[in-house]
Amino acid sequence: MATIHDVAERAGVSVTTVSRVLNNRGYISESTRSKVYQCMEELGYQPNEIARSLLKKQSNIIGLIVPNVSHPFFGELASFVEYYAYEHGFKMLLCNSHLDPVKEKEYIEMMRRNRVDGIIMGSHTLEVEDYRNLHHPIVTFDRQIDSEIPYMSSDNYRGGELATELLVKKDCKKIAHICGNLELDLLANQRTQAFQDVVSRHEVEHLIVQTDMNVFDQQQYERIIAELFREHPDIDGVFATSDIIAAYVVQHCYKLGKRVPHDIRIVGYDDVSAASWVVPSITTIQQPIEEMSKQAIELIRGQLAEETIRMANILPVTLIERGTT
Amino acid sequence: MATIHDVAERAGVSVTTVSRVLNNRGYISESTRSKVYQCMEELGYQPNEIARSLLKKQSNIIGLIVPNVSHPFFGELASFVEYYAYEHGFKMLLCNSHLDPVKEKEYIEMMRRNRVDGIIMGSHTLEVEDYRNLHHPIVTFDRQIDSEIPYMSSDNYRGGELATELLVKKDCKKIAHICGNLELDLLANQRTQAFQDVVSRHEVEHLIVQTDMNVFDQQQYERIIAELFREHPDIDGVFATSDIIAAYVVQHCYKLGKRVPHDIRIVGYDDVSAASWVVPSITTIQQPIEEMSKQAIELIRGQLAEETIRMANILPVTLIERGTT
DNA sequence: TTTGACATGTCAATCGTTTGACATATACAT
DNA sequence: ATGTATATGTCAAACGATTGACATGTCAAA
Repeated sequence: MATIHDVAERAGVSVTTVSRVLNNRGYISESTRSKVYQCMEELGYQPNEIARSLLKKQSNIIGLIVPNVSHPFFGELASFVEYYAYEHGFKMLLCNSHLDPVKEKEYIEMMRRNRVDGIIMGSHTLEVEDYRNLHHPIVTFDRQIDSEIPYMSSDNYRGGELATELLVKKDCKKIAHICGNLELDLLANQRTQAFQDVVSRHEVEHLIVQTDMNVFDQQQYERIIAELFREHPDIDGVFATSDIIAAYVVQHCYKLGKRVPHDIRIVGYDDVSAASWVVPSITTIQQPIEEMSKQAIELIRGQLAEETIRMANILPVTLIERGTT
Repeated sequence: MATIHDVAERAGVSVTTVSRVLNNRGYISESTRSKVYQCMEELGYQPNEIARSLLKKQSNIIGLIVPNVSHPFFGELASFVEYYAYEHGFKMLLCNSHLDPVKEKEYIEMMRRNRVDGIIMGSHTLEVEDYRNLHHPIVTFDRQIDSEIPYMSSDNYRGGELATELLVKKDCKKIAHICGNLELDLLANQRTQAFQDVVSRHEVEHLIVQTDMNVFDQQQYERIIAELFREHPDIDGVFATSDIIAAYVVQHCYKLGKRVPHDIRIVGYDDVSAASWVVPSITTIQQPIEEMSKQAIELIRGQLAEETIRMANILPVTLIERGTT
C-alpha cells in the first residue's frame, strides 16, 4: 500500500509538505495542495492510522465488552454505542464474553495491549480488584465497582417496583420473579430487591427463580419456566428480568392453555424492540438504551479530556403497558 | 503505560532480552525469564500492539460492516463472526452502515486507514467499482460482485422455493411476498425470483411488496403491512423475507382478527432465535448463520495466506415448519 | 585445550507518520 | 532597500517494538 513517501515523490514535493496538506498546518499553496490530493487519489493512498496512533499515543478505538451481541438488549446497546462513538471519531471494537471470566479477562488485556482509548464493560464476571488495577478510562454498565470507576445504569430499583406494583394492582395473587444470576454483582439485582419489598409490603404470595450464568440460553429458559409452572401451576403473575424471558413465559403459557393476560399477567424488562412486535405485545420496563449508550461515550470522553465526571449515572425508567397485563 | 524499556530496566537486562522472552526466540535462562515475567507483572506491562502492528504490517483486526447489529439476523451474524475471529487471534471492528452509502464508504476507508487484515461486508449500497478498487482481503455477504471477490451466501433461490412451495401446498389462494429493496443488488433477491417462478408455475394469485432502504424500521413495516391488507384483505398466505417482518405480519393479523395459521399462513426467513420464541412460532427458512460466519473468517484467512479460495460459497438452507403454517 | 552450546549484550535499522527547528526563496508592501 | 507574509525544503527525533549481525562471556564435554 502507498505511503506518504510515495505520494510525496509522485507529487514532486517533500514528505513534510504532504504531511502539512494532510494535517492542515503551516502554509500551503492551492496548487500544491490540489496536486497532492490528486496524487493521493491516483495512488489510492490512505494514511496509516497505526503509525499515527503510535505517535499520538491514542488509537481512537473504544472497546465494548458484552455477554453477547446476539441478545437483543446488547445488540441495541452495541448499535447505539457504535453510533455515538463514530460521531466522535471513535471506532468500536466488540467482544462477546459469553460471561466467561477467562474470556473477559483476556479481552480486557487485549484491549490494553491495543491501547484502546476507553473500555465500556457490559459484562461483569470479574472481581472488583481486577477493575481497580486497570488504570484505563472505563465505564461499567449496570455495575458499581467503587467510587473511582464511573458507571452507567438506569433506575433498577424503581423498575422492579413499577413492574411488581403493576402486577399487585392488577390483583395477582401469586407472583413469580425470574431474575438473572444473583451471584453476579449487578445493579440489576436491585430489581429483585424491589420485587421482594413490594410483595412483602402487600403481603402477596411470591417466589423467585434465578437463571444460570449463561446468557440467552434458550433451552435453559424453557427448562426453568417449565419447572416453575410444574411446581406452581397457580401462578397468576410473572415479573421477568428481560423481555426475552417474558416472551418465553408467554409461549409456555400458550402451550399450557393459560390465557394472557386473562389468566396470568406478565411483565418483562428492557423494552427491546421485540417486546413491541410479539403477540401479545409485552408490558415492560423501558430502559433508555440510547441515552445510556450516548452517556457512556461521554463518560469515556470526559476521562480522556481529564475532566471531572460524575461516577453514578442513573437514568429513569418508564413503565410501558402493553398486551400481557 | 510501561514500555519494554521500563521492563528491561527494572529486570536489569537489555531490551533485546525482554523481547526474546516475549517472543520465545533465542536462548533465555529460566531465571531471567521468570525475572522478566515478574517485572512485567509488577509494572502491569502489556506489549504495545500498535507498535507491533506497524512493524509486522498486520493489525490482526477484521472489520465487519452490517446495516445494523440491532437487527437480530446481523446480531447473530456479528456474534459468530466475532467468535471465530477471536479463535484465530483476530479482533473485530464493528460498523453499522444503516444502509447509508456515504457511511458505508467512510467505514471502508476508515478500515483501510486502520489497515484491517480483512473486511467482511454485510451491507451493500455501493457500486461494483467501489469494491474492485479496494485491493484488500474482503468477503461479501449475500452479494456477488465479480469473479475476483469471494462471497458467502446461502441458497436463496432454494429458500424462496421452499417457502413458496409450502404455502402453495397448504392450499393458499392468494399469496403476498414482502421482500427487501430490489434495487440493492443482493443475492437475497433470488428469493423473490423463486417466489415468482413457483406461483407462476402453479398459477396462484400473488403480489409482491418491497420495503424501503431502511433496515429494521418498525413503523415502515407496520405501514406497508397495513396497506397490504387494506388493499388485499383476501390474502391467505405471506412469504416474508425476514422473520421480523413475518412477526409484524402475525401481529397485524392478530389485530385484524385473522387466525394464524387457520385463516392465513405465514413463512419467514433466516430462523433467528426470535422465530422460535414468539407465539405462534414462525415457520421459516433457516440460514446456517454460524457456518456462514465461520467460513467468512476462513475466506479472509485464506486470502491472507495467499491460498486460492473458492469465490462462490453457498450453503444449503432448511425449511423449519412451525406454528404459522 | 579446544569446541560448541548456552546466555546475554550492543548497535542499528525498520515500520509510517508527525513535528519542531531551521534554511531558503519569492512576492509584495512600505 | 527592508521587512514580512507566504511557500517549501532539509533534517532529525520520536512513538514502541522486532530483528539480524555481531561481540563477549561462562561452562561443560571431548
